[in-house]
Amino acid sequence: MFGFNNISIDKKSRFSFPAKYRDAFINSNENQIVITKDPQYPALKVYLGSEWDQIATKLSSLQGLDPIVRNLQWTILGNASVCDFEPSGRMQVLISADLKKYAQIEEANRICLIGMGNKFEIWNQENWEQRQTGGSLATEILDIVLPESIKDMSF
Amino acid sequence: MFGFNNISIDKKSRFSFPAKYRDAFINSNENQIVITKDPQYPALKVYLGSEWDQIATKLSSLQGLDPIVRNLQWTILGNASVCDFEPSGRMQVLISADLKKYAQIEEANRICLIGMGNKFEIWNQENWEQRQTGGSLATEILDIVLPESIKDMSF
DNA sequence: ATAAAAAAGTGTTATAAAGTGCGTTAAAAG
DNA sequence: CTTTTAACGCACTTTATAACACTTTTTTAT
Repeated sequence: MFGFNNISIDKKSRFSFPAKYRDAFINSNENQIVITKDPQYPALKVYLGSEWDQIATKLSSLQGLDPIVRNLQWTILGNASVCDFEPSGRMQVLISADLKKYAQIEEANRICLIGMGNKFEIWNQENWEQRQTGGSLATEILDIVLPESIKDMSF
Repeated sequence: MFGFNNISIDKKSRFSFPAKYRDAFINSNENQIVITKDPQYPALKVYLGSEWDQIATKLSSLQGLDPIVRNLQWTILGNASVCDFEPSGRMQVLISADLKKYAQIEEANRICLIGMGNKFEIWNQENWEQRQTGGSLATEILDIVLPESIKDMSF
């Protein structure tokens, strides 16, 4: 599931996945979607249920006394919103007020939904454009020094 | 599959592969084509489905907390458009508005399709000519310093 | 504590825009 | 001249989204 999509959010903060992804969702037999915070950028990550289970299991088993690990656990696990999801239906998902705020899409009625293979990212349009054209975002955290336990994980 | 082709895009932004490539497509048994951004030039890359699967698998498994890797993932994976493709039919493919914009072929009704063996490139005609005659393009990004994890990949 | 009101969440429908398929015409090749 | 290929135009289908209606939950007031 790849590619860029500029889509709308309705007044109740719902968006629908573009129809082109329907077959992939049906084939992967998913009925849950998890949205959470991106640990580096003001953006959201969207995982399929099975993918999420793996990440959550791995991440929650790590040594929480390491402050970087603890932070990642807080950010990723502590903000996850699990949504029931019908691949054969409307493929609609609600974004919570907190997550909207984090991704700075509070008043916007459009978002960028970026398909990255087995996951998606959700961006406020201006932030996405800035990022793509090389501008830097104030809230970035780029100088993380990763502990060994995380180096082989991909979020 | 090699060579230069100047071909048309119709009002709905579709182009057809020249008939000379039909046998090669049939032999390679492909039924999907993927178009995405070229990470260095204002041009598009066109991959066969199987070739794409390899690139995408490799690239999405890399550590996304590294900002250079993340950028490549965004550019290549996040802009990929997967198209169903019938080698025995019209071999028509749609180019999305975003990709057209990136390759600066928004209003153009002609493009250059360059066969590079197992992939193609799509260029705006003026950009292609400039490049061939040695001129440099404003949007080029040539000073990327690649992390080790990517050095052995070819896009 | 209860009822009313407001807000939040869920679902349906209608319509315009985007995408697809296919026949016809025009151009190029053999 | 015949055959193949490329380009164009039209009709049909699918998709996205805004508007509306209904249900559930939360808040507020009595």
